[in-house]
Amino acid sequence: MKSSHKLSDAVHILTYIELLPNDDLSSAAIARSVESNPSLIRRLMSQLTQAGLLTTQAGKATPKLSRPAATISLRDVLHAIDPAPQLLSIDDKTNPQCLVGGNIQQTLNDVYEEVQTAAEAKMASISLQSIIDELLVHAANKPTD
Amino acid sequence: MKSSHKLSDAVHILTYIELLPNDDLSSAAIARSVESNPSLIRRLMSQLTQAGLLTTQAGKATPKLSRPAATISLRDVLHAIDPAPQLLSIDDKTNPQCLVGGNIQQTLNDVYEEVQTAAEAKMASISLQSIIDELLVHAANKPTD
DNA sequence: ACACATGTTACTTTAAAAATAACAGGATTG
DNA sequence: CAATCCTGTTATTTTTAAAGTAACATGTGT
Repeated sequence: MKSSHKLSDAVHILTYIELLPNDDLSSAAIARSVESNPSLIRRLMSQLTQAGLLTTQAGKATPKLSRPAATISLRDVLHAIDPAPQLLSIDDKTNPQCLVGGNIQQTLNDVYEEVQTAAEAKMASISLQSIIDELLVHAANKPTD
Repeated sequence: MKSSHKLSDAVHILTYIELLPNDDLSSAAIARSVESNPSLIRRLMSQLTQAGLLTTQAGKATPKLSRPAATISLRDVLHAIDPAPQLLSIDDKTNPQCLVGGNIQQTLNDVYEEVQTAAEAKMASISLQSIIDELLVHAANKPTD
């Protein structure tokens, strides 16, 4: 499969809006930064808006974070773009007649849930603000700016 | 993308070999349990063998775990089939001219590594034996067996 | 009215995984 | 030693979910 980077793009969008509030915040401008297309950006922004992370206005390029960046976690962003994220995926086509094939799915489901919970706990501890702070450190440390 | 379930299949294979040692352990038989094809099974088994988790013999259908199932972790299996697993994926095509686009990749790389480490720590704590034990509980609790 | 924006739906392209095929060799049996 | 079944590996085709693109109804401000 082609691995999804929707989460990365969503974080990118939120960071852009928070860090460059005086720039052009149209979907076209953000798309130029993401090197993607405006339609994709609008779809992601729509999901972020529906999740209550972003405030937008139809017709006006004036998106704003709905809450302080310090109170938005990476997990919040993930759940905004995917209500039931699965980092690990189960093979749902196994032989039900077999002891292993017939029980491995439920078993792995339990196991993967543990891993998912651990990963999401870490994600819940990482705020958009900390990501922005780190990005600025990276930018400051660049040789040629 | 199509999300990979190689990890699930690899666990399935190891579980099958450990739990049904007196059954036919040919790639064709295992493929019937996974509902996949023998070639795929052989490729996965080859990776597991190279990682030192499985002992196989060309020409003979007699695979065996190289170590006790209690000493094989889910993380070991993951690394056997993918030396550099990435649960979250970065968008590697962003505008380098932009403050955000030019620094988001390194930033997310750091952030995702934290999440990856948390997930892998949990995976390291889950043994193949515990997965097998849980599978047997599931099998025992099935209404119609 | 016009220019430009969002929000949403539908369609096309793409790339990674899975499926399949093929075959060189090892093992076992009669 | 021929026949048969197996493994291990490579190459090719098919599938499918994400990304890319297009289109358009509708909101906004001059």
